Amino acid sequence: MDRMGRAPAHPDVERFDLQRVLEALVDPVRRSIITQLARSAEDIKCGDFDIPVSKSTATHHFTVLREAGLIRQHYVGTARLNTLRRAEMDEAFPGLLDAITP
Amino acid sequence: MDRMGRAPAHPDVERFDLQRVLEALVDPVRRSIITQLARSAEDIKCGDFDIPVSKSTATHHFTVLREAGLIRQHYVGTARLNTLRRAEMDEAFPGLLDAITP
DNA sequence: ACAGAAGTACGACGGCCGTCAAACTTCGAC
DNA sequence: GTCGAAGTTTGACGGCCGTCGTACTTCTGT
Repeated sequence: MDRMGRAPAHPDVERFDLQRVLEALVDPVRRSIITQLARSAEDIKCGDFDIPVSKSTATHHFTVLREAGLIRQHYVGTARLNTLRRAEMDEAFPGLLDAITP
Repeated sequence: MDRMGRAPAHPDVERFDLQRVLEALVDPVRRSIITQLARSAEDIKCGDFDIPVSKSTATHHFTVLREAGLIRQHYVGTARLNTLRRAEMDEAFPGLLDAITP
């Protein structure tokens, strides 16, 4: 019955919080996810990222990134696709993504 | 004899490390220190910052900021003056300081 | 020389966060 | 409708980090 779990909440741009964003970006695994998204033209499935952690830990990292507003997630079948919210991040914190993306 | 404690090591620009810088900037107290420095035209004494922590904790925060390369410290009498290393930070990570300074 | 101001050093403590394994859910394919 | 693939949830564990008080050092002023 609880189908909400499949369409998780994404914060609105006006509610982006610098503290939350930095807490998300300070973790190397999460920053690696952001970098891989920034380099890619298309969305990336959770399982297709190159990160050295277990599935459950990966889920945790995606949750942190989503709740900070850095990524958008939507389901396609059983796969969860991830998109970088670049435009909105650039609007909220201009220059930040560029500064931390190698 | 050990006078080195009074002229602590500052990292060179080429050795700035993004991970270290973000770990320094993620703490609200440290970011507040950076903001106060960014707003001020002159250097600021350790004891003159408006931060809600004890002296020993403050020392810890200044150490973290200095070792990340964000500030430069030098003694004048018993006071320790702090300078924002803005130019060098801008060179190493363009846009970062502006993005996190409200 | 002494007192006090300005920081530092050193433990100690508490909480948070990244990590994992195991059990579970949801969807697609056959 | 069963099975496997893809993620999620939950609980537990370990380590790190921010915090503080206390004791110490260094310099200034008197």
